[in-house]
Amino acid sequence: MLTTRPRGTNDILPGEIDKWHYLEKILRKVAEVYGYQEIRTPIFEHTELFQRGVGESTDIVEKEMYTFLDRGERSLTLRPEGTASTVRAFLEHKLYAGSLPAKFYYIGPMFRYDRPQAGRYRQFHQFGVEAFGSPDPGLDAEVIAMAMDIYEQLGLRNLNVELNSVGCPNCRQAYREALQEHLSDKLSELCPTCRGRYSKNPLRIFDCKSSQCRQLVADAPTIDQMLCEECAEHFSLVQEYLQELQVPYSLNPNLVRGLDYYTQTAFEIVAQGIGAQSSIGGGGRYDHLVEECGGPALPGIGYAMGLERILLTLEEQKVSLPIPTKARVFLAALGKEAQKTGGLLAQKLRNAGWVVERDYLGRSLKAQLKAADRLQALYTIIIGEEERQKGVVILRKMQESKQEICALQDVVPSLVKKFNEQI
RNA sequence: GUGGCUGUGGCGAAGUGGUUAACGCACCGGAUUGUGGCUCCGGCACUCGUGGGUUCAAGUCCCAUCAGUCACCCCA
Repeated sequence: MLTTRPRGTNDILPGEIDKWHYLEKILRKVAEVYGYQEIRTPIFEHTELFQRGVGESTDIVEKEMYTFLDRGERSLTLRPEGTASTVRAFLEHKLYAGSLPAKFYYIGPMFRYDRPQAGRYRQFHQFGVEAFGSPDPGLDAEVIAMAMDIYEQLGLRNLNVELNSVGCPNCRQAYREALQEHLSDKLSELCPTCRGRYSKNPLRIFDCKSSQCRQLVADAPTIDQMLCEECAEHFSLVQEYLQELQVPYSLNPNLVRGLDYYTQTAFEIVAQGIGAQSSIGGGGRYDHLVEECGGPALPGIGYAMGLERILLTLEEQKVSLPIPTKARVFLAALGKEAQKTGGLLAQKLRNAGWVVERDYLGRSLKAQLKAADRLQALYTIIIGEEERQKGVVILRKMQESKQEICALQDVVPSLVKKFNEQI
């Protein structure tokens, strides 16, 4: 073999594509009924969009981007997430001139240069939604409810919504300072990474796995105690609405989303049993991103879910997706002349909706029936030289191992009727 | 970027330095002269990831490298 697929990428083979189609169908359906419209943006963008949009100090920008120069020396980057591109398109086409809030959804591949592991790939797929133009906490709650609605419709259970508010720039700054003050005399006890985080982004210390660091922040003030009046009010309303919508959630004041643009509501949906990468979706509010990208001061909120992780969770929970088996007919013809007759029959049946397979290798009848069996054909039409001369075919019902002789002109109408009945 | 484990036919998997590298599944063919799913028989490997080394002798030992996998970091 010349080479293999690039590290961290996957081929989705015919055997699993039905699951993807089903998943995508549900996603689109739910998105539409919640009033979101699909948007398709390029797979790559100018690098600065992500640098500025996602944030210079994030892991994504610091070490995970697929960035390259094109032949015109432009720096381009394979999109690592969908929000920045959606905001860019929203502004570029001045869609804010239309009715607000403007609501979009997207499905497609994203790219991050990470070390692959269970549930994490360098090319992965996300479904996401973005709503621009409303600061209403009711929208926050609805967006979370919508995500849960999707998981529920897919048949997933035992998911946990983790909820937090990361505040606005004002209260976050106050919180940072409070946190730094809390840790100021224990700086030397922190692990080396957290010593770095202390000045750059002290909130990240909550994510540290070291028991030492955990202890040090255990009695630290949490963000929910430090929210400004406005943010606290917003956060409590979000929770009220969630309760109204009967969406269970748990507060996690340590939930710090890794993207810089989040404000106020941040949430993550976590599944168990799919490995260390257990977050199957997450999102939040980003009230300053649109403005920071050079647009009007419009608030925004959105989330993204990882399709590979959803599929993993479906597998883990042994959910069987309602994927209908295809109605197949196998056309077994023997000899050149019979093949011609069979070819015409096949076309007619296909036009009627049957999935028709036939033999292209000149195989024996036995081998053709074996093929029909393997394809799980409902019927096999057998045409040999004898049948052809008499103007008949053999119509064999595979599951029952029963067959009948059928006039050539009757076989299509008869199978069309059977096809319509089984649907 | 760091660490653990793994790398033998399409897939799974024996092989613990010494003649032609087990086996199972899958696949193809035959027993059945024109009829599938069961059974029986047969067929199916140029490099044992790659490159180097040790040895009379290496799939088996050593080194390197690549890949897979899981975990850290972070996230979907």
